[in-house]
Amino acid sequence: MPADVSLATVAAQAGVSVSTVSRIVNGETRRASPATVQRVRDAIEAVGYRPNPAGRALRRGETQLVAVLAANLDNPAMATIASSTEAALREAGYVMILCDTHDRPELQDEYLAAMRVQRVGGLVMIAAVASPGLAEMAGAGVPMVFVTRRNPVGPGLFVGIDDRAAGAAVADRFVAAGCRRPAVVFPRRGSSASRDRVAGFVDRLAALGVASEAVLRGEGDGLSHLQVGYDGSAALFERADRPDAVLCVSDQIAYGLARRAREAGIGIPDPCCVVSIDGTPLNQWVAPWLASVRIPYPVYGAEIVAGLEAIRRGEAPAERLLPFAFG
Amino acid sequence: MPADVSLATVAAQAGVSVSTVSRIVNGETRRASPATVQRVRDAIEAVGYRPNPAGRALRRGETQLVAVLAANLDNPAMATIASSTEAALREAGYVMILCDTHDRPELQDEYLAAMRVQRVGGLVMIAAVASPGLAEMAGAGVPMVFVTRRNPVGPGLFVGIDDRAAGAAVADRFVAAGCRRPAVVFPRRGSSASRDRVAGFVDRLAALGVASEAVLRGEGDGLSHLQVGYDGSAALFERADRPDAVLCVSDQIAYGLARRAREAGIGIPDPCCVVSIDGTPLNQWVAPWLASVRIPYPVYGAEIVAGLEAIRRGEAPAERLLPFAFG
DNA sequence: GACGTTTAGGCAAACGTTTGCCAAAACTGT
DNA sequence: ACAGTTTTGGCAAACGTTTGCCTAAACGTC
Repeated sequence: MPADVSLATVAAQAGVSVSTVSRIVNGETRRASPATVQRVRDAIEAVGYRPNPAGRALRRGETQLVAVLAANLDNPAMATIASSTEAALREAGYVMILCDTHDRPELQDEYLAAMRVQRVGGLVMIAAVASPGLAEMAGAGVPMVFVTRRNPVGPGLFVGIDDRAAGAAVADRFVAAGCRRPAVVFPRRGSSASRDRVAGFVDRLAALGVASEAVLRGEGDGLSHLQVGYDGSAALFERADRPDAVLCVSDQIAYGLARRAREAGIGIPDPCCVVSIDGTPLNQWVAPWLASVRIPYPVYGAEIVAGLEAIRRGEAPAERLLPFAFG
Repeated sequence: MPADVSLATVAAQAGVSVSTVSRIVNGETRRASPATVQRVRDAIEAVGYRPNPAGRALRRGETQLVAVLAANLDNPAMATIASSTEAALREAGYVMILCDTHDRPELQDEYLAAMRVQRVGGLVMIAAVASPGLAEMAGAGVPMVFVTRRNPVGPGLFVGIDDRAAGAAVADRFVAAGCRRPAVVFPRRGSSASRDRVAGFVDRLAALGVASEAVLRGEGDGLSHLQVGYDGSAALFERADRPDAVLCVSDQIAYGLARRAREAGIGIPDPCCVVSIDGTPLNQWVAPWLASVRIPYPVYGAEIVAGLEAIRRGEAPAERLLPFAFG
């Protein structure tokens, strides 16, 4: 119904100038008498005024748009993060632009350039990959937060878990359960997150008396963690001394491993128990045999938006590590 | 680097007026001599000009933004559609805004209003729910396409599959396989898509000699199809005359049913085979026992964008039904 | 050479918002 | 009553783009 209602419409209705309306809309109420403020508020209500983002963006040089660049939206964990981020952004009055970079640096750069031109008010990088444009972007003054993977080309606010600690927690559990032959499956060209989980796992095992060489490692290639798990676990199950406990650094890797185990006729969790790091709710339905370190993805969104606003307020970008737990 | 390069920058560089640059940028080359066109193109290249979306939006009254409103992004099928839509939109020069309505009419309306104010160039409704704002929006002249669920409050371009035919295809298969006691599990408060799949299934069975009353029906409540499948199949498996073939109208419902079957100690596919409609790639990994009618979600994006542009060109909104197949 | 037509390109207004600056009017204290 | 201050609010410019209209110059025709 309110086809084209602008500040001018409200101003005419209330019998004041556009300046006054603008100021009141933006909360600058000290510049008008209480009576005028009320009159303008009523007029806004009456004509159904909503600020035009284009006019605002043009004048302010910044929009209420926040871009989320995710490496792979087919990965349910990232989709969940995107989803919770969307809710938190809306809550805070932003609008989410979502881009899928497919883990490709050129595409990420293309998006970064496009988002810069769009004058987005913030940038959320879910599993960013190193690229020339990324470094350049950091200098452009747009608030940026890195999720799951740290900024590969510099500093920056990070939202995620303590990946080393998560890996270590799994090591603790394996040792407590009396496992003799632990293994870990992870992507060969992995992110900082994957590497840290593996390192935390191996280091803790070493501290508990399991030599690093004794820990079997299965590496897989490709963007799909399902495939990584399938390929990476192949060699593991062909050995004579098969592992009796495997850490998969993501749920999807565990799914891939499960398929391999099925084909190899190996039972889970007996004789080989599997633990993954992610713990998305789907596990309970399709993989009841899978134990997990649960990452609280649903609260990532709020944390990300809080981080964005902290940067905007000029606070130093601190790390935001979230709690994880077995679940 | 190009902090604030506008038409004026290019104009100065090329020694022409902004009007001329603007026209050339927009392909109106007949209004300038070939020499000038080249000079301007060089200048654009030299200063790295990119049109400012805010200025453009203000003037044109429309942005290059397209909003995708999805009912539930936690549903992998919708996430996949969103993902493929994103790629197709980018290809066509649009930028995707993604909103999760959580299947709630008020939230959908809130988003619709916000997107109208944003002056989006198009609206993609994935599983739209009936709401007051939806009807209103159709009259606003914004190109709209409905995906998976038809517009519940009026006409509109639809992208999806022939749901009745998909249901019927499953009926054919069950009868061909000699199943005696078919069943179907679906959401109680379902969409047009769910209802059509069920209707196609039941009608075809009737045509093939299985009376409608003989078809067991399991209905479940809630937003999560996982829960729908779990709840909806409970009664089915408690009966003395258990079904020997079940159609689940979505993959997630099948996952839910599988959990129930597991708990009830009933094997799949023997003695009870299960077919779902969706056929997302994850099935092969986590549910190898599940046969599916595969819906080509990855091509939805291109079809959606094509539909949007057809509307923009003023073509009559025709239905866009995509092929499905057992996979 | 006079006249009409095409070509090439500039001027300026408009889109809606924000904000620095200015000007009345209303107060204050003496 | 008067000077000084605060309150209240308007004017106008600016952000970058598009487009209707205008004007020269170049071209063509007789």
